[in-house]
Amino acid sequence: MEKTMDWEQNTLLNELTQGRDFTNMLRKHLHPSSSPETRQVLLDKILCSYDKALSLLNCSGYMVETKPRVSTLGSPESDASDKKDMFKKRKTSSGWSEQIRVCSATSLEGPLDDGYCWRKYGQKDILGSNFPRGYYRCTHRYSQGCLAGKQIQRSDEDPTIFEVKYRGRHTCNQVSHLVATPKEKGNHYREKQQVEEKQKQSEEMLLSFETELKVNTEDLDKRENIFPSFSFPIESEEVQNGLLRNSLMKNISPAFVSPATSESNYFSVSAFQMGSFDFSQNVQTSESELTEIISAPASVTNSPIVDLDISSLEKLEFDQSFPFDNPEFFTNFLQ
DNA sequence: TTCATTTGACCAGT
DNA sequence: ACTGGTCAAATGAA
Repeated sequence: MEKTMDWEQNTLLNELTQGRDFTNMLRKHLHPSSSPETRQVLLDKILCSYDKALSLLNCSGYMVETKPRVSTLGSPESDASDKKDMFKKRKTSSGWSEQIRVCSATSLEGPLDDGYCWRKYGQKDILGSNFPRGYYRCTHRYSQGCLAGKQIQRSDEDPTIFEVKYRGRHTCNQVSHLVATPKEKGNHYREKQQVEEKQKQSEEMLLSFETELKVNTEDLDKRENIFPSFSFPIESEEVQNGLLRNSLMKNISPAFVSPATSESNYFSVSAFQMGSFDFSQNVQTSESELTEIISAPASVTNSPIVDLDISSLEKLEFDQSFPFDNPEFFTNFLQ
């Protein structure tokens, strides 16, 4: 525990130091002869350092005001006490997100891959539950200071369903897991080709996903806790008019096209695989809290028609460089 | 040899 | 005292 605290403080210190260094560099580049791109990059890095530092503090249970605070005059004593309280022991069992229920198509295997690399650090029998709860943290916790974590527990009512809770945000570089997942170690060239191929398929699927998805923004806001960077920035007329959709339907199996029910609180998303993790989902909002249900009917995921493995989709989801805002992407795609 | 998982022990909160 | 969350040594897999 002490070790963890030291590590967190070191990481925090590193982030802040890095931020200061980048700020200094930015100051040097304020000269008009310096390129705006460089300034932008430095600015991004500074913001990234701030984000990570704040995330470290928040995820560690230290309440951090994100709004700038006007310093009060006088009372240095109170400042000192604030500092003292700042690193008090975190509360346990706080900060876990709402539960997600994941149905594994292979039933006996767990919901293995949600796109991130997780490392199991514990398992616990839970009172009143038939199945133990597994505790996972991001693989990049120590290498990149990513404090995201999750719990997985098999449901009592339906053992094929896994209840997953997430905590914290991923601040790690998500590209790294794209290249170096355990499955993909080894033949790099071939794997790279496969990844590229899958990525191409994923782009198609993602568009299908977008066209099928009818969700109000409130739901999206809530889901941000779990998949923080998950968004669909496209709002093109082509999509709305169904042109893009029709185009997509030529290439994509009808099995992916499930009707979205607009009148209920459910929305349905076409079934597809995310690696070994079946990620078709039905999402339902309850009165008190948002409960997310992610389920994958085996009949669909095991369909011989639907044999697309788009394990790299999650990579796209979090890839900010994905050319949503590039009209050429869609033009090329439609041809 | 390295890295991930397992599992009993430990700790903090209630 | 009980429980959930985490640690870390032991173990296993690649």
